[in-house]
This record gives sequence, C-alpha cells and structure tokens, in this order.
Amino acid sequence: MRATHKTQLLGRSFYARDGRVVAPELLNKLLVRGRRVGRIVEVEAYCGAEDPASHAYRGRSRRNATMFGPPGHLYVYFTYGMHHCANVVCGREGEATAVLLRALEVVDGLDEMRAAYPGLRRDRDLCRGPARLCRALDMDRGLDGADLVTGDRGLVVADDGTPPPAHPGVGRRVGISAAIDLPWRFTVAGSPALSRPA
DNA sequence: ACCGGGATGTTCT
DNA sequence: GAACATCCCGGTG
Repeated sequence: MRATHKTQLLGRSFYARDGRVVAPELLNKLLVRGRRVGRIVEVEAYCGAEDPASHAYRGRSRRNATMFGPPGHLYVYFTYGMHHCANVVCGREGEATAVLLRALEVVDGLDEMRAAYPGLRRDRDLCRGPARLCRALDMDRGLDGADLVTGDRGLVVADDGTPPPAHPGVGRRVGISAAIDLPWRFTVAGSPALSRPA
C-alpha cells in the first residue's frame, strides 16, 4: 500500500471476541495484500456450535479446521465447485466463530485486481461479493490459516484511523438456508460496493 | 430491474 | 448422491 496511508495492524486481542461483536467493528478496516488494499464494507458473523448456518455447526473437519484454531487467522473455503470465500477467525481457540468478508471498497492496487480478474466488466464489481473479492485478491485454500496479525503470508488487516460506522446496516445473512432470520450481516450503509443493499 | 438456469468439484451423509 | 456462506449469462419487462 502507499506510504501515504498511515496504518496500524490489529492486535490478537481484537479478534479474541465473539464474531457477532467483531463483525461490525471490522467495518472500515483495511484488508491489505501487497499493493492491493480494500476497505471492508460488508461482513457476516458465523458463530460455531450455536449457529446452524456455520460450517462449524457439525463439528471439526478437515475443511473447517482453521475455524477451530486461534483467532486472527484467515479461514478460506471452496464452494460451488469454483468459488472461494474468506473469513476472519475470532473468539478463543475451539470456539469456531468467524466473520465472512462479503465486500470491499477498492482503496489501492486496482490494476493488480483487474489483472487477477480478467473479463470482469465493471471495476465496481471487483470486490463486490465474497467470491469476487477472493478472486481479486488471489485468495484461495493456499491462504487458509494465514496469520493476519503477523502477516506471515503477506496478508494483514489494518486500521487507518477510520472508525467503524456508528450505525451500521444490520440485516439477514445472504445465501444460507438455516438460521435465516438472525441479523448477523453488517454493512457500511450506502457503500456502492455492497453485494446487496443494506 | 428482475428472474431462472447452468457451471463445477469438494465435502459430508 | 445431495448440498453448497456464489457468480454469470441470457431471457423478459
């Protein structure tokens, strides 16, 4: 990212809380990979054993092992035969609570994102949706387990001083068939990058 | 704008 | 064998 952006990495303690609490606080934070930088504007919380929509609901498996690990790591899964989606693991080890990243506003690295996503028509769609943002930032299962605090694989979450919205958009999670009424989707209301309106 | 269907393969029953 | 935290395209209005 550019030197003009003054940022600070989020510490482990930031993530060591329930996903429902962390999710709205992640809004307006930055996801940084090399020159590619996106501002987080849409997230959903998935809360372990108590949440029927969570991948962790039916216990630990090979795929979801990272969810059960320590907070501050990236959980990347593969779905629909062609898409990846990325979560930030929260809570304490074993709790398996996580926050799905659903949309970013492009802050920097537009050219690299375009190159990673050939054929996409509109720049505004580059990071609009959980699978699109993974594609724009080249996030796949190879990044599963990456430590967002130490940046061990070149991926971090940072704070540039922009506070989370005082009144985030709150609504139902998208694309699930269980626990569809829980209000665990949070947005920066009015952002043009949202996958769906708040 | 909105809707319906197809793509595509890993994971779990 | 079914489900899947999705996306894209081509139809219609």
